[in-house]
Amino acid sequence: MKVAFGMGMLNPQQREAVMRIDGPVLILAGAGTGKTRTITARMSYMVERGIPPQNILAVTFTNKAATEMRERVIDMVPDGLGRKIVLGTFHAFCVRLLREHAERLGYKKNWTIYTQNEQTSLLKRVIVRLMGKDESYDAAKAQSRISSAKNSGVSLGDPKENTEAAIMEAYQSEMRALNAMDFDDLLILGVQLLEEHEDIRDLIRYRHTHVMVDEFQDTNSLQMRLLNAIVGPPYNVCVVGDDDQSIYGWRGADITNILEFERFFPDPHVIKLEENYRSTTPILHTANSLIKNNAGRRPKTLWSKNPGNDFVRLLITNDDKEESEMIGREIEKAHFQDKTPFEDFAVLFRTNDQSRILEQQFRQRRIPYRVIGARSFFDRREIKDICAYLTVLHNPHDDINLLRILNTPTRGIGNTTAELAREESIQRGCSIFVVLCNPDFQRRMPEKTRNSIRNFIDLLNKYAEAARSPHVHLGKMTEQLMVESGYIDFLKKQAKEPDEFIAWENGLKSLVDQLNGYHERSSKEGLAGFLDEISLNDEREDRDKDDITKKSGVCLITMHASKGLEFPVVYLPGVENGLLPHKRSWDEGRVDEERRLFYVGITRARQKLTLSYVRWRLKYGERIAQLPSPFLKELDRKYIEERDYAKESKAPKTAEQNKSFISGLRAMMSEE
DNA sequence: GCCGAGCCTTTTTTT
DNA sequence: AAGGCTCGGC
Repeated sequence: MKVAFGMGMLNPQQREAVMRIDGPVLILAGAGTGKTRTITARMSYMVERGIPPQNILAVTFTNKAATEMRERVIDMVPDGLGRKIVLGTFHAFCVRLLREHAERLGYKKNWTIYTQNEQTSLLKRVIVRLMGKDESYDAAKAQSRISSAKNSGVSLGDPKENTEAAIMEAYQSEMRALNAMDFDDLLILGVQLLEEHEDIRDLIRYRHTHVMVDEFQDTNSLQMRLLNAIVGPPYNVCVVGDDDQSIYGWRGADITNILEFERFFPDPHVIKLEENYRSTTPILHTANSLIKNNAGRRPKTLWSKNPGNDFVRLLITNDDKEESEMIGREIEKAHFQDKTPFEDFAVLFRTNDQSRILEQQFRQRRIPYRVIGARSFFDRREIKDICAYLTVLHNPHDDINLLRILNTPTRGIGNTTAELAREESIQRGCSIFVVLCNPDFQRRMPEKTRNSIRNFIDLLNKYAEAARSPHVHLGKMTEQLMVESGYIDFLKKQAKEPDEFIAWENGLKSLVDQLNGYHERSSKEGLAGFLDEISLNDEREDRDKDDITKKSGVCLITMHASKGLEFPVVYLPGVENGLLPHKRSWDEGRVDEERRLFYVGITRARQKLTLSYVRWRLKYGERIAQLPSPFLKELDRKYIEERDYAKESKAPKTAEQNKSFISGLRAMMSEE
C-alpha cells in the first residue's frame, strides 16, 4: 500500500488515529501532541482510500480553527481535493442546512441571522414594551439567561409568573415575526430539522459518510444532539479533544460529552496522544503541576523530549504600565539583539481590555503587532449602519435593522414617528415596513414627515430590486447606496475631526472590498450569502491595517482565542486574583475552568514562557490593588525563576532604559 | 425633529 | 477610558 503523504512523520498512536477510519473513534489529544497534523493526515488518508472528499465533513468550533484547517488540508490532500471537503463550524453547517430547508420549519426563505448586538437591541425593546420605560431590566443579562436556557433545553418557567420567562417568550415571538434566527436558534432549528424530518436526515447522512469533530470538549448538548443526528450507522465518526482544554463551559460546553463519549456511540476506539512536540520540559512540567489540581479529568501527563534552555519566569511589577513596558522592552531587545522575528512573540491575556495598554506600548516602541479578536470590525458604527441597510434590502420586515437606518442619516423621521410606526405595527401584527408603506398611515403624518417616509421607501425599493437582480455588482451597488442615501455626507458632518471621517471612510472601503471579494468568489447566493457570511464569520479586525505589518508582528490575543495556536515566546500578563481566575468565575463556581484556561495559556509556549503580575492595575480609570493569582501557589517551582521588577527599576537608569526612553520620545513626536 | 452636554455603565471568554 | 444614553435647549 502506498504510504500517505506525511505519514512518515507520525508516531505510532498518531498513525493509528489516521488509519482507523471506520467506526467511532475518540482521540484524546493533549496540548501540542500534533492533533491538527493527525486529523489533516486522516482526511488525506481517507481521500487516498477513495472516499470522495465531499463526503467528508469536518466540524470545528471556531472560524479561526476552520480557516487554519482548511489551509492545511489544501496543502496536504493532493490534486486540490482538499477544497472539496466540507469544513466549518457547527453554526455554519446549520446555516447551510437551514438555507436549504428552513421553509419546512415555517420560516420564509429570506430569514436573517441576528448577531449578539441585534439580539440585545431587540431585547431592550422587548423589555421596555413589557415592563414600561422606567422599569429597568438588564438586557445583556436577559440575553445570557435566554441563551443558556436555549442551549440546555431547560425552560425558564411559566411566563405568567417569571419575568425572564415572559421576556423570553416575547423575544421568541418577535424573532419569529422578524423572520430572524439568533446563534442558538441556528443550532436548535438545525437539530429540529434533522430530528423531525427523516428525509432530510437521510439526505445528510448520505451526503456525509465520514464525520470529524475537532475540539470536541467544547461541544454543548445541542451540538451533541446535532452530531447524533448527522451520524448514523456504521458511525464513522471521529472526535478529537482534550478535557483539560475545555474552556467554554460558560457557553454551555459540556465536558461530559468527552468523558462519556461511549454513551453516544458504541464501542469507540480510544487513542491517546501524550507526547508533546511543542514545548520544553520546564513549560510542560509547570503546566502539569497546575492542571493536576482539577478533579474529574481523564488523567494524562504530557511529556517532551526537549529539555529546553530556559526556566519559566515569573515577574512582578508595580503596575500594569510597568508590566507592559517590561514586555515591550524585552521584545525589542530580543528582536534587535537576537534577531528574533516579531512573529515569534505572543502576549496572552484574560480580558480584551488588557490589550489597550500593550498596544500603546508597542506603538511607542514601533513594535509591529496584530490584535486578534478584540473589537469586531462589524461592531463599528459605520459598518453596522451599512450592513443594516443591506439586511433590510434583503428582508424589509427586519424591524431592528430598519429602525437603525430609518433616520440614519437623519432624514426627518425622528423618534416620534418611529414610535408611532412601531406601535401600529404591534397592533396590526405586521412589520414596521408595512406600516410605513401604508397610505393610511402616511396620511396621518405631517406633510414633511410624509415626504421623508415616501422618499425612504422609494430608496429601499429601488435598491432592493437592484439587489435581487442576478447580475448585480454588490460592491458598486453599495457604494452608490451610501452616496445616494446621503450617508457619506452625513458621516462627513458627524465627524468631529477630519481624521475621524477618514477612518470611517476606510472602514466602508474595506466593507466594499469584502463585497467585491465575495462577488468574485461566489456571487451565486447573492446578498443573502454575503449577509450569512458576515454574521457568521464576523472577522475580527486587525487594528493597524494601514501599517505594513498586516499579518505579521507580535500577536496580542485572549487566552480563549489562543487555543490551538503556538508561539516560541509567550507572555502571560495579569496572573492576578480576580483576573485569572476572573472574579466572575469565582462567584459562579467556575474556578476549574479558569485553571484550564491558564493551562491553555501556558501550553501555547514552545520555548520561553513569562508569567507576570502587578501590584496595581488601572481599571475603569481607577487604580486598584491586586493580589497574585492563587494558581501561582499550585505551580511546582522546580523550573520557575522569580524576579521582582519593581525593585530593580528603582535602581539607577541603565543605558538600555535610556535608549528606550529615547525611542519612546521619538515615537511620541512622530505620532503628533 | 435635531443636536450637544453631561452622566453613567461597562466586557470574561465566542458562535 | 470610552462609548451609549438621557435630557434640555434650539
